[in-house]
Amino acid sequence: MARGKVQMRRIENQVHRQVTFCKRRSGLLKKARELSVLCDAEIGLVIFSPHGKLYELATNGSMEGLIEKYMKSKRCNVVEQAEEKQILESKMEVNMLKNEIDVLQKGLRYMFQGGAGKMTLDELRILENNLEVWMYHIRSAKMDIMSQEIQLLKNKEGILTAANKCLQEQFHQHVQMEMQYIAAETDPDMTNNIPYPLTVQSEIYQY
Amino acid sequence: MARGKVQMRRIENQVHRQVTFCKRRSGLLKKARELSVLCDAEIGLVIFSPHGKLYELATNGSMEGLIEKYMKSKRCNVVEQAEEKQILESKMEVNMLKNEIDVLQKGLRYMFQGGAGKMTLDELRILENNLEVWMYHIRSAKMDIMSQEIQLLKNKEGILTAANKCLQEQFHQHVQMEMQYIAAETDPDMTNNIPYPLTVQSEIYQY
DNA sequence: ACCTATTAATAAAG
DNA sequence: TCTTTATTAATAGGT
Repeated sequence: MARGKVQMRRIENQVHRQVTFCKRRSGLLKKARELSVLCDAEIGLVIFSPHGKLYELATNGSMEGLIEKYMKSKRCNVVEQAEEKQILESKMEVNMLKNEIDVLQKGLRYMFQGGAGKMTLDELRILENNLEVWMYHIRSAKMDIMSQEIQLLKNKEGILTAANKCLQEQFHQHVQMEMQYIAAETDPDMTNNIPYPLTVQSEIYQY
Repeated sequence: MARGKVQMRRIENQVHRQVTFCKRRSGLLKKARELSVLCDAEIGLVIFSPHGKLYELATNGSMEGLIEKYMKSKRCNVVEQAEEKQILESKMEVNMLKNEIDVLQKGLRYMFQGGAGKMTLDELRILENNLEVWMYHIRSAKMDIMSQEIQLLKNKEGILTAANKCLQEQFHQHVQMEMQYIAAETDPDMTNNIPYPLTVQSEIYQY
């Protein structure tokens, strides 16, 4: 605009280019401000020099806000929304997993320390799903061991009962022998004086 | 720049303002392009009309890229970085929790289905920490129940043993009585003919 | 950074 | 909205 037209192409002379950049840059910023003031427009302007230095103008508030407005105006905020969605989903997943673990711990306390029912129905449902399989395996393992002991004791019971029966029979035999060989000198009701019951019912363990 | 200076304030006349906006807007965009071309600068320009309509210019590629470059140039990407960090942390937390649950499940299979040792040392360590508490409670509960049954059976054993002893004593008494009252007609070794042992050792369950 | 000749932008009107 | 035109604003090249 002065002393000869300029060709609209990159200025090769390094010094000229730098000077022109400086002048036109300030001119551009000025015109941007003027447009903003005169016409009540909101303007954002960023200029990177060839060397990467940043010059900027945001007529209303901050560049951040302007960029956000720009994003909203176009649909580039899709990216941002996706990110936020991702964060939200991650947080929800974390919370769900934490909750599940919490429920498991709480449930174990509840079931095995006799804690009063402080669990919600949902918590109990989650707990049930998780514990079902686990408990099965734990039960199996414990049962295997305990059953062996119980079987052993029952065997003992059988043996002792049989021994008792044998002794009783022998006792009766001898009582009868006594009664045959001796007159009425001995007590005929002695057979009823056995001081303990000869059979005991199991009340807890049912097969 | 023509027919009288303009006051640098908002143009009140609605029509004038609109016209000026149109003219100066195109002028601004032109000057921005010129600066970009002449001086090899990268320029981003967004203009919102008073009614919110968007006009934009990004001399290099897209506005997205320019905004990103702007973010990087300043440190506004702190926000973005924080968000990414958050996402990353959330994902890591999720993975850790999932892993923990995985280990628990795997460990239970390993312990109760006799699976060969496919677990790593770390997995076993985590499992150990988790199962220690849980197993304690499970064991307590099971032991309570089983111990009751075993105690009951042992009581039975005691009762039967006592009954046996009683019967044996009575048997011996009668044998002696027989021997006193009768000569040698009866078998003197009959006491040794009990067909079962009278005591049984427990081999599995130890208190 | 300043000067200034010269060009570019544009306000007002059509 | 486009053109014209008078006038101002911007600025290239030199200092």
